[in-house]
Amino acid sequence: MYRIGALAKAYRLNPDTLRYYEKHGLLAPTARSESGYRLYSEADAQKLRFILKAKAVGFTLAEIGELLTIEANRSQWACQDVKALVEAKVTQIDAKLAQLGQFRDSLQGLADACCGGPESAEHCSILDALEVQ
Amino acid sequence: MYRIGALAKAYRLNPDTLRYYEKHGLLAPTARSESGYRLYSEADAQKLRFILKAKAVGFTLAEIGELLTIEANRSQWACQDVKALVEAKVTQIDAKLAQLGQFRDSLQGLADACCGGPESAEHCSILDALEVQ
DNA sequence: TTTGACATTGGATTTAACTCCAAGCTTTAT
DNA sequence: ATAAAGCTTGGAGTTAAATCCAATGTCAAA
Repeated sequence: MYRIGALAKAYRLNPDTLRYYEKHGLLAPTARSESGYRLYSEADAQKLRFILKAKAVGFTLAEIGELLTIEANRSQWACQDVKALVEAKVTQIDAKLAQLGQFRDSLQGLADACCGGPESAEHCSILDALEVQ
Repeated sequence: MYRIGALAKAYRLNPDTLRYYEKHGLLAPTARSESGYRLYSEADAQKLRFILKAKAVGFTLAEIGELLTIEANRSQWACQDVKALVEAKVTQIDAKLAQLGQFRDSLQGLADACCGGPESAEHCSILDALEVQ
């Protein structure tokens, strides 16, 4: 079991962030010590890794909480409900991937077209590059 | 030329959002009417489209402002500087694409493995799905 | 010509996601 | 055994990105 400081340090977080996640129903420690210290298990750490990955990918804490609710009482849900919700998220991510990929390609196109030399960037319009799609 | 309300409506924004962007150096209207009304040109609209696309893709307004600064005085920059900055952004986006793709595949893997039937979702662990990579 | 929609400004409020602080326990290291 | 480091709670403060409000000005239409 990790105390709050150890878990926070392991994932480069402020201990207050973990307390914040607890307060908002995302991650409660498995146990408390005699004296009231929060004690996090390996499963809690796994949950935290999930939260951090989802956050890195652009989900809000509210959305992450929704996914975690399913996780929390898996046995209460029917398989079809979980499947539907997860597939909806996948669709959401696909849309985001498409947008991001397009943005990437446009910028790459600009970089490719750009001579890269010491002369003025007169013709390197980021705006135009992104309008072309 | 569009007045603030028209431009806002066209892109489903609150007029205050456009004023906010102006205040923060992202998008100033090309002109003002006699009476002081903001007047936006087609070029301003293009710039706005850029801002919205970049935002949708996860850039902060500060980052977008950085890219727009280049745009604003292209002729002051050397082509190599623009190219370097744009390529750095592309690298950033590539990292994000990789993360997002991984997250997507994990969730998809879970959905695929899930029977999708009316029985309990006991074995459909989102956490486990994401740990596998 | 006056009503209603739209605009201006400055400043206050909101929301998400932290981050900090104070006062007071607990644990660890010297 | 005592000081330093770490923990507790409740509550305040911060930052980004809006959004709202009030008082006032403009303008097209009935």
